Amino acid sequence: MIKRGRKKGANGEQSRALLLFIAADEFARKGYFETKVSTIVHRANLSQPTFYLYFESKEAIFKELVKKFRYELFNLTIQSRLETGFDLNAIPHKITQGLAAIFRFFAENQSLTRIGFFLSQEAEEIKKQLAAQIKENLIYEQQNGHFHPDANMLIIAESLVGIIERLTITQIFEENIQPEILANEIVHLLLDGLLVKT
Amino acid sequence: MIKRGRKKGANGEQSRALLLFIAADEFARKGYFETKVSTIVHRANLSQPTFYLYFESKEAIFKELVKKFRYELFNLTIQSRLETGFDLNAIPHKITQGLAAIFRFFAENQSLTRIGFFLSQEAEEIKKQLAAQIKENLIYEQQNGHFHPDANMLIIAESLVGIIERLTITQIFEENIQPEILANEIVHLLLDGLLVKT
Amino acid sequence: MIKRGRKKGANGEQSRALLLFIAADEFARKGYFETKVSTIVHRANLSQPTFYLYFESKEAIFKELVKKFRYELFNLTIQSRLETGFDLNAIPHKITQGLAAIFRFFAENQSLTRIGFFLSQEAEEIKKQLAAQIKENLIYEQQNGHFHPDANMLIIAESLVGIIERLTITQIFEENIQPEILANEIVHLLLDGLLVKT
Amino acid sequence: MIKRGRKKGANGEQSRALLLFIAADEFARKGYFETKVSTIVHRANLSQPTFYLYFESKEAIFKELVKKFRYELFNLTIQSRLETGFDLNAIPHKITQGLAAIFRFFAENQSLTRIGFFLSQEAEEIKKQLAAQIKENLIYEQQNGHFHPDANMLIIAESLVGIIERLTITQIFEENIQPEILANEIVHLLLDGLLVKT
DNA sequence: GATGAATGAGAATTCATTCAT
DNA sequence: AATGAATGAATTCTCATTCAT
Repeated sequence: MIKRGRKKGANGEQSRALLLFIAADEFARKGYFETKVSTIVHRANLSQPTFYLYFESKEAIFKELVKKFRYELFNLTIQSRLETGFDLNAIPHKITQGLAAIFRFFAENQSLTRIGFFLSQEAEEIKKQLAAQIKENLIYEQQNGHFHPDANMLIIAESLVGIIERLTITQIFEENIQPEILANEIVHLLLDGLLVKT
Repeated sequence: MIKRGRKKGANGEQSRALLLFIAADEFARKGYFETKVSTIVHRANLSQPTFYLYFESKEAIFKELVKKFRYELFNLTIQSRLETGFDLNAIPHKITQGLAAIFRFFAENQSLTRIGFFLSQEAEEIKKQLAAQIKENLIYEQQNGHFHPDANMLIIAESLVGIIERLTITQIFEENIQPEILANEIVHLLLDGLLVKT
Repeated sequence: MIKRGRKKGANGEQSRALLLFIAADEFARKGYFETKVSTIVHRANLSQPTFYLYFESKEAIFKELVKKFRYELFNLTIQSRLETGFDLNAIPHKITQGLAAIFRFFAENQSLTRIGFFLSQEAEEIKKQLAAQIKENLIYEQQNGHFHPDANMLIIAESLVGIIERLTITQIFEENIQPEILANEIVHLLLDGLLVKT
Repeated sequence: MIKRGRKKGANGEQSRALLLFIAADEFARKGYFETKVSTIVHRANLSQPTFYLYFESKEAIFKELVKKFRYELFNLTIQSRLETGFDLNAIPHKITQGLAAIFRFFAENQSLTRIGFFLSQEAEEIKKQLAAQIKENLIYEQQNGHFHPDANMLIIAESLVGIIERLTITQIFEENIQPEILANEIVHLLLDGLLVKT
């Protein structure tokens, strides 16, 4: 029988992680304001003070989740860059790979993605950063003569972010399609366009 | 002497419209939960009970704004369809016009757009509807042989919605670029793609 | 029968004053921390939100009371100064009057005095101010040759404040003795001393 | 390897004394309610349960400190009485010595004095006791014809306590003046008065 | 048409205190 | 002798909403 003051086998790190996990789920599902600390701790079978043992405040735990998302997304894109190959014909493939990686990451981290990429105030900033990075890459290829010289790369980069955003929600989260296939489709669209060439 | 209980020259419709206008601004700026009824009425120089004279609840006024957005957006797209010409060469132009119209509408109704297209719970549904409609149009053209026969029109329609979404925020709301030019850029990208054709 | 939303004959100023009055009583009796907003509103037959309708916070209402005390005490001492007569023989009498006025004020404003003069953080500052003022007066008389030239007026002024403080609690608040008589006794002691002159 | 559950070189009495010391400092500095058990143990590099190993509760440790103050102050005054000489001319000197002893004690035990003489609920009682004792002494001298026969010794005793109280805070704690000199000044004032004798 | 005055219901947060080890 | 982990019980404060006039 479990008595007060101590959960049998209780372990701090574990409780913290559990709270973090449940909080992510709650935030993702209901948004910041409709997520109640009371619900989180209830689901974790803990009491409210315990929550404050591990997190400064409701805002703090939310921010921690956003930070985590940012950090992991950042790692992902860094890594993507390092994998750069040298085969020029591989450009589309490379882009596809990068996109697919993002989709995979989003798919595997739905709650976190919802929080960091859609709910948080920093979402806008994060997207802006992502767009800036994509733009750099696009301009690089453009200067190498692979892309139309008069395409507005800012617009295109932002468009790609919009595409990612929307398809993440409608396809990835819904598991309607596999990340790689989706990435491929998009790259094809953006590179070749819709028109039938004559 | 001013009679109690009646603002000089006060007029019901006017008060209602004022509240609606301020509410739209507040919601757009701060989101649903951080918008306070007290702030709205304060800005309108009215009292809280007056608010409830015209609206059932905070949620009701929000929903009314969403509804308004939906209605006007619907009208716009209906009209867009009606303007359909028959000149086949005009397809790109027609699409551009439709897009530009949406951007113009969003630009002219920022608060409403933020509420209906980004903040509301129905936003998802609205976007889905928009995507569905776009998809119809695309498939029509595809069947007429103007677009690649194996392009996944669902994905492309959703992508276009994502593009609209993102560019509305980064370009239209910021007034960085004119609706028509932006629409043109996008259509060009989607139809022709990025690659330099040899 | 009284229903929700409106107290019969309710009047804002009245409610505010009532809360202020009860709060003063509670603070005086139990100190800042053991005074609960819930108790105050309960005694006032009002609800907690009503409290926040009139006061920013528990701290705010406390500060308001301290301010009130300070303000009224300040007025009192100002007035005391203006009543200065010119009859030199009247010095002891004048001092006695001033003291008596303070005692009377404290007697008539027990709660406020307890709050401002004893409980508040500003109490120390208020006493310091009072001492400084007394010191000025004493030095003036000293320079006119009425008091011992080598008496340390800072010490004496502080002593007088200490005397006031203590006798307020043990005599004035307990209503053991009349302000005027008490003042007289003190002045006599301080001017003539205890020793029997031979 | 350090055994769990035991600080190297830890010693019960030592930990207890440390907690007591830090608690005294905290209470003196911040008052009862703003002193947190968590802060005390943190400063002592101990855990909360350890606190409860040595003290029943927060209130208990506070009371213990008050008791300690009372006890030591009591010892002091007892001793003062025992040192009574027989030289009648020495009365002022004797009083001065007693006062100086109190001031010295307060100076050397600031935290304890703040707690017992100013913060605690018993402070009032302690002062009352001190006043009663002083009153006895004064009456004794009065009956021996050394003091004015119609001086109200209750008032004078309370006044002296007030003087002690105030000067302890403004002079002794601030180390503005030496206990002996301060005591001398006060005795001089009370015995001889301020007026220039003609 | 309008409001002064008021509140029910809840939310986050704090802190002294306690077990099991 | 000591503590990691946890909590009961408050407490302040907020906000949408409602009467009576």
